[in-house]
Amino acid sequence: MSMAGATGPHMSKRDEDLSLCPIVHSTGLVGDRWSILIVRELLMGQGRFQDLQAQTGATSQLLSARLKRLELDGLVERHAYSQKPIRYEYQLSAKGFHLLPVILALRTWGERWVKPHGVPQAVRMFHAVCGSELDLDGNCQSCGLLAAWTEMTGKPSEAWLTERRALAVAFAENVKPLASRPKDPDQ
Amino acid sequence: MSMAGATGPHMSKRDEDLSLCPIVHSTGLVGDRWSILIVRELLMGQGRFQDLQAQTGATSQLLSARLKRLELDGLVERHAYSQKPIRYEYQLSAKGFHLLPVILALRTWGERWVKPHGVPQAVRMFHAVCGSELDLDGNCQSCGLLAAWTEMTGKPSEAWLTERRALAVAFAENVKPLASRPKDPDQ
DNA sequence: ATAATAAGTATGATTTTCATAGTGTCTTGC
DNA sequence: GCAAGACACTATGAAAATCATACTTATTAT
Repeated sequence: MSMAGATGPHMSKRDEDLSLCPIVHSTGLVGDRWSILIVRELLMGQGRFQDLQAQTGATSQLLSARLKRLELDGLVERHAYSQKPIRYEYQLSAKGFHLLPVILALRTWGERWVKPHGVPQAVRMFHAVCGSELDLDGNCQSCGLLAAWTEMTGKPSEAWLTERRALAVAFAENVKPLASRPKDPDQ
Repeated sequence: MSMAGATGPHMSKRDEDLSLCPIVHSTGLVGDRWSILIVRELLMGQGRFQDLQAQTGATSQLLSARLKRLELDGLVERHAYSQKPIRYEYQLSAKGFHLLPVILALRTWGERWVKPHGVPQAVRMFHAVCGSELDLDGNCQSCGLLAAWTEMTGKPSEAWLTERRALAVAFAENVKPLASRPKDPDQ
């Protein structure tokens, strides 16, 4: 009567710190969808709570919890942009900003292997030093070289900007108080 | 009496497919810790269920579920390596293999920004075309160029191999039937 | 005054993940 | 040939994370 299948004890936070594997460490901090989407959004320059909520689709407590954790882990910094009603804005620290290569790699893979054919690219990347466009792998057409992530600039496509605007609008609509929404007899 | 804070309806699987953002698509497939660790392990050449369990620390049903999903999503292929007791081995498809840049980016970030100082690197990377070692950013010392991921080879450090061997041993111990374990008076 | 904006918190239901245990099939040692 | 073990899972109930929905607090705009 064997009992195979017993799982080894799961890796605790302490064990994780001792691991030599950098992937274990990385995914310990950004090993979930929401953190990655938040980082993407912060890289896009959107730092307000509402913008993050609208563009990532996270619920408010999830976003709140993730931002707290990201701040604790040193990926994100919070600073007040208004005093009177105290309002905070989030931005990436150097540590957080250095996740850009991860985001770029996910972008390349997503564009090439996941997105349905015919869906236009969300952003076009350019070689900062020469201005010409980079292919999905980061190769510069004119330089003939692989560009480093530090030498890239991205330009969101019109299509993506439109989608993002639509998300912002949809979010604002849903947040509107009931009183000001058009009456729906079915509800 | 405002009701601000209502969350927009969450993005459904169908909405996700329509998104223009490649990060949304990527993280839809590999937006969790376990999938990433499994991909790392498959890239290391470990394709057996037990090895994956030992090296990732996932429980058996979690691993089973993830492998099913990864196979469904086309990242992983399963093939029998034994017929008599039918036993399967998992390996990356081209789609899955192309996640290597993501793993490499997570490695670089983890080594640089997350792992405590003094912990040795898990793998050293070399430029396949010239043989010299690459720095964490992928720059080749002798070529003076940024290496493409297709031109890299990795060599696990002795320290990491030791850690991995220890994980395999620890897993095997735990899986042993109770009867054959040395008796522990405390249990 | 009333309503709206911004950034959250509170709560109960649902879903996921976990720990632990158990299966089915074949091989190996005695 | 028969018990014990290896391997790749499946089953189940408990614990944790996430969800939808509602509410709060503080300030400004009308």
